[in-house]
Amino acid sequence: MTETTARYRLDGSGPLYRQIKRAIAEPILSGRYAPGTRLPSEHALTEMFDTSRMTVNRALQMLADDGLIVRRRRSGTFVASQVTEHTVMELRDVAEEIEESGGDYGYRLLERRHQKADRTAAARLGIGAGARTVYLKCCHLSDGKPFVVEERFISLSAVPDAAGQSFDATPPGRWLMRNVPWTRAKHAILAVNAADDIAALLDIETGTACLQVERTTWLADRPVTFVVLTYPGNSHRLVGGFSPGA
Amino acid sequence: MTETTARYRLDGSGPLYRQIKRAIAEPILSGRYAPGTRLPSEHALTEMFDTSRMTVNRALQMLADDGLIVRRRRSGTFVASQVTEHTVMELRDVAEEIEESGGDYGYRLLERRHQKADRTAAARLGIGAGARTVYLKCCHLSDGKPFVVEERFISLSAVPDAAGQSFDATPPGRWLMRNVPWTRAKHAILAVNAADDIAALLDIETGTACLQVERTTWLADRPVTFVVLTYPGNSHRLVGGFSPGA
DNA sequence: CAGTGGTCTAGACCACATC
DNA sequence: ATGTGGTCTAGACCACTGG
Repeated sequence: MTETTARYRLDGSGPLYRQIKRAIAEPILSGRYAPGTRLPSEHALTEMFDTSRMTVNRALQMLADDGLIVRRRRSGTFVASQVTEHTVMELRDVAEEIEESGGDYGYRLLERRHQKADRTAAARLGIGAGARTVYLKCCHLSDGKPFVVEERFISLSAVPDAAGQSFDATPPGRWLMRNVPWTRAKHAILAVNAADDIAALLDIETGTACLQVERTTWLADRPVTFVVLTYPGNSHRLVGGFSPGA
Repeated sequence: MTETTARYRLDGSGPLYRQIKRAIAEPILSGRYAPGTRLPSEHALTEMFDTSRMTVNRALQMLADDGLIVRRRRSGTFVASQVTEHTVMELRDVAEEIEESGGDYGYRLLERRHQKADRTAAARLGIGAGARTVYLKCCHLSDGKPFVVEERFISLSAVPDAAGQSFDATPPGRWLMRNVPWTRAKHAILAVNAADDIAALLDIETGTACLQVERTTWLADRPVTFVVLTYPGNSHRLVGGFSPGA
């Protein structure tokens, strides 16, 4: 693998660690360094920028978080092979999302029953297909009109208290947030044509493109809940951003 | 606003700054601290955890990045009001995405012309509706079958070299990556029903739900490019994760 | 003015992976 | 064995802003 023969330049604006981050990111983002190219060591960068190692380290840590570089002990720091572009999407709580957009929040519980996890839920939760869960189906309303349909499984082995909750006034997402800690979440976003039942609930035509957000939540390594939110596609848009150069 | 009367507990596993991060995150994630609750100052936490300020600071910076807390000088550190759940999605380069999934990558340029930005592109790029751009429409193939349709505007004021590129063999995304640096990107994800032309190109039925990923890229504050990728919805899924408790 | 977070320093010891 | 990044320390000065 090649090595950089870098001559980094600072732009003198903002904190030093950000200047260093930008200086190192620029040739990577413009494609001048092939993936796998080795960057100078922290020690070398410390001398090049005439600063302390902690400051260099902070810049490199941020670049590693952003996926632009990979760091390996003893071996060094390298330009990441996949320039996977990350983006950070904000997934707000549904109620807050509605209220922030000026709507009046409403909630309707449609179904609630104890049920063994179906195949999809079991796969997402990483539990056996027969594991005991509470299944919930509900609709969130904005100004009285359907906004999003929620279908959820809550693992009873992780959250036994869910068995005693009716959820007829409190949305399950909110109840979980206030009662159950979690440490890790995974999301998937996909597009589906609205099936008859979803279309009826959302008051749209069957077949309308809908955005589905799936989320699975864990506490340590115990799966807590799996939820699918279905939004009418024409009315919803997830946004995010990414600024490795900042 | 209330103050915490916290008694944080470390779990003794992993780096200290991660232990501190988890210790502070846990009561926030489980909803025990109302939004706006003030956390102890860095100095106080330094004493509580019997460590140095840099270590506490690192944990707090990470929590702020994750959106769990808000930090204000002179005022203090507070539990964030919206527990907006972030998620980090990886948006790979299309060619790498296809090759990684084992497919054989192909590319077909469908249209290329100089064109003033239309209303959507102008709005996304933040430039006047008449600004000069190159408009491109192309299709990326996996094993010879259509995988995703790309429509793109490249700002000629930011990337004059694009005028001289034919793009008939090199996908514009790859060319841009290798030739034009960027510092900031914004993304939007939505669901649409396939229009006739898109359906024909993707070899799906008109009306099939498709996932659209919009991306706008800037270099400093100059808009570089705006692209819309349209994936057949049933075959594509964006995934991401979030682990504030790690 | 004084307390807060923002940044930075010049060291240190350690774990780890390659040599 | 040695060089790399991973972490940590015990200070420091500064910028900002609420009281």
